[in-house]
Amino acid sequence: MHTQLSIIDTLKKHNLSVTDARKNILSLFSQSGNALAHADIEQTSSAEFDRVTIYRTLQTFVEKGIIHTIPSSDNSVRYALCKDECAAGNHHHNHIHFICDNCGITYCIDQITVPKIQLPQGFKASQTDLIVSGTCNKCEQ
Amino acid sequence: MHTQLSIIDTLKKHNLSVTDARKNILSLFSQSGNALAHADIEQTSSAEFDRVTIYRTLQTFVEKGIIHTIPSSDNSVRYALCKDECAAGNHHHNHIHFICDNCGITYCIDQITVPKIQLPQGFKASQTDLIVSGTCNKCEQ
DNA sequence: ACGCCATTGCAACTTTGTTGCAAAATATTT
DNA sequence: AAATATTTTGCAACAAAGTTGCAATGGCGT
Ligand SMILES: [Zn+2]
Ligand SMILES: [Zn+2]
Ligand SMILES: [Zn+2]
Ligand SMILES: [Zn+2]
Repeated sequence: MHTQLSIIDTLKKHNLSVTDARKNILSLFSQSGNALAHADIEQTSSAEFDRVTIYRTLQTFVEKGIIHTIPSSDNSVRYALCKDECAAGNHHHNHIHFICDNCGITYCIDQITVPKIQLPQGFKASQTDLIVSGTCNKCEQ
Repeated sequence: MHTQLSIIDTLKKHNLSVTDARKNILSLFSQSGNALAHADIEQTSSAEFDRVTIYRTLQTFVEKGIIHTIPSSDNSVRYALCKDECAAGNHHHNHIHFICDNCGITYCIDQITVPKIQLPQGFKASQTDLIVSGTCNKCEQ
């Protein structure tokens, strides 16, 4: 149990220089709480950065273990903050993800862990993603 | 236990007119055995169709329940033949998928089923995808 | 405050995906 | 088998998404 690191501390902890773009984009993730796609960030007026900067920032954050990717079937990869201690180039999450078909919100469901999969002979797992889609608790009526 | 439907029979069974593009692309899936991305089909010299035709054919096949999508984190959705009886607009698979980080081959692992997930209150699942990545049995040394 | 190095924005480009429409191919009817 | 109706295809034109090189800017250590 440790206190939430500030935006700036998080960047410094991962050996990144503190720039407007990084502070802004990282705080977007903090504030939103949910996963964001590139397009979400680009369309957020509060963060007006060049598209290229957003691409590079997201890539850097993934490499440094600040955010993780969430696979999708719609050619729109989403990103969410890593909550545990993910090292650079070495993510280890075991929570599942939920994508709402209705509102599009993508959730990290930390309470539910991905089960261990016994693969056929010769297959070695390095990462397992479990993505559930359906209707979220805000959209059910 | 029933015999494998021919390419043409499969198309007719799903109320699709039998065209060169559909026969060709469907047989690509049969022959390959594994999942294919749009780019794989476009680059296969045996199937020389307009990009637009490939997009539309894949979309039609998904809608008719002939192929299913496999989410990915690299903005490259893959498609694979449905083996069970998937109805139009109503896929029900429960096998997992494996994506090899080395050779890129994407496998449907039919022997392993996706576990039932107990979601938090208010969340309703319509589909669950489990994707394992790592090294496949052809790439291990 | 200075200088070095990393980061950003811009421009130009490639790749990927979409839409409308006429021509061609397929299916259906006679 | 031919004529007609319907569907599918390819093309063109476009929109959106992602990449690369480079000069200008801004952050960081001294
Ligand atoms: Zn929702
Ligand atoms: Zn997550
Ligand atoms: Zn492999
Ligand atoms: Zn599959």
